Amino acid sequence: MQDAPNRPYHHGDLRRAVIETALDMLAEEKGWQFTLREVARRAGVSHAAPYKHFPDKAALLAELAMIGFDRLRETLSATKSEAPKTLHDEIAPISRAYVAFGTDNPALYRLMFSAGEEKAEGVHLNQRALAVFDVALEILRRGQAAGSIRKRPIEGQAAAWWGLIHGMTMLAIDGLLVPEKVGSAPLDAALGTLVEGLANPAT
Amino acid sequence: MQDAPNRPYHHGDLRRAVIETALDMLAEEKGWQFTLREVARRAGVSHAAPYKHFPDKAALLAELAMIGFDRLRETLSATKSEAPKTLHDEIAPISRAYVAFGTDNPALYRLMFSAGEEKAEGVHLNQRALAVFDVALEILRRGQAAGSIRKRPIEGQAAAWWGLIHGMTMLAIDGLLVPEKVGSAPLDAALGTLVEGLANPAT
DNA sequence: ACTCCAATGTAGACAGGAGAAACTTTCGCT
DNA sequence: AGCGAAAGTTTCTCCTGTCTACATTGGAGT
Repeated sequence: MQDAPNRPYHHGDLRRAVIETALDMLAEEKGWQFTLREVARRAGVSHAAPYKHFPDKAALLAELAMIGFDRLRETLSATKSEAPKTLHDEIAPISRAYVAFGTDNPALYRLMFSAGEEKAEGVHLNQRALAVFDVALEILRRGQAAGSIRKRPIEGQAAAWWGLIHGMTMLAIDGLLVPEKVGSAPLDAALGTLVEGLANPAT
Repeated sequence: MQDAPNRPYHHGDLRRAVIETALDMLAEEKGWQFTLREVARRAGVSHAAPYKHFPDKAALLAELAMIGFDRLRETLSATKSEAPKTLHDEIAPISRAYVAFGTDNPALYRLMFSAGEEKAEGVHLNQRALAVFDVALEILRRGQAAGSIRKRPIEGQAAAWWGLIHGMTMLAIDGLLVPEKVGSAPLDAALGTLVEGLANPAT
């Protein structure tokens, strides 16, 4: 730890720094297989220092995943559909924002849905994930109240939205949406089909 | 390696045995984080023996993922919808079979969509994945030819199917389809919405 | 202002995994 | 029989996660 000879013994805000560094590394790589020691190295502290702030690596991963869910939720909440004349106008922007978040942060998005396997932390993690779902659920609920969405249970229809968007995001990250197989604009096509399925035929 | 004192020096079919053992371990655990050495131990060989058959761990993982895709494709191909009177009858069985495959083999299914990040093996892997997609694509194509599916590009509509089913499978594996949030039968609901979106309104 | 403690860092050790190298045993062929 | 290569084994190196013992220092209480 002799990089900056005049760096103080105590970092001051190592917890934050570790998280920042880890997020940076997630942004650089495709997989989330970074090592805790590398994070410590980049943060300029000893390899054991992070253990003063996280009980183990899984805890850091869980923390990162939670941050990811929070950011995604904020992103979706901040996405407002302007001039929502049709149901498609209502749903498409938030859906595109969701998929874009995933393709822009592939390693983080993957981690968000992989860190839950570990322990009881998965419960908290799932709460954050479901908070993301709530954003879409609320929009759809309003759409149904306005009469543009079918009168089926809105939870089930929202589940269809989440499944479709989550699935498309994952497939996109995995490079499986190749134009030869799936057409040139698979997300547009899928959104079109989804909207037809949600739309109230009575109107 | 003194378990069975009269075991021959050469295993005879270690490649197969390693794959079998790894698949067994995949079936036991939720994550796919098994160690190569543990596989070797279970197979009763030294920890270096598997390297005679796989260049590295990633190669074994890729092989397992390919097997997974092949099994899934076979499962779907073997799922025939009996008495397909409606479009729903046509699509629901294969969709349910897909999701069931995922929830029955969560670790394997996860691995299938995680092993591709590594190298150029991802290309072969994606081919196998797309072969799964082809099964559904063909069914939908026939449905469109029969007039029960909208006259939009079938690739895009098939993409919607894959996205939705893959997404629901992943969410189910992650335990995110909690009834309080998403209703008691989210897959049924999502399939209902999907079928409405695919169905040709002219008929 | 001074002291002392708990929080925060560091160094070092340990177990265990991936993978490479060098050696050994056997299989299959001639 | 004999030999080359395939398939296993042992051993070694490097690295990681995590634990323990020790060092430093900011800050609360006097």
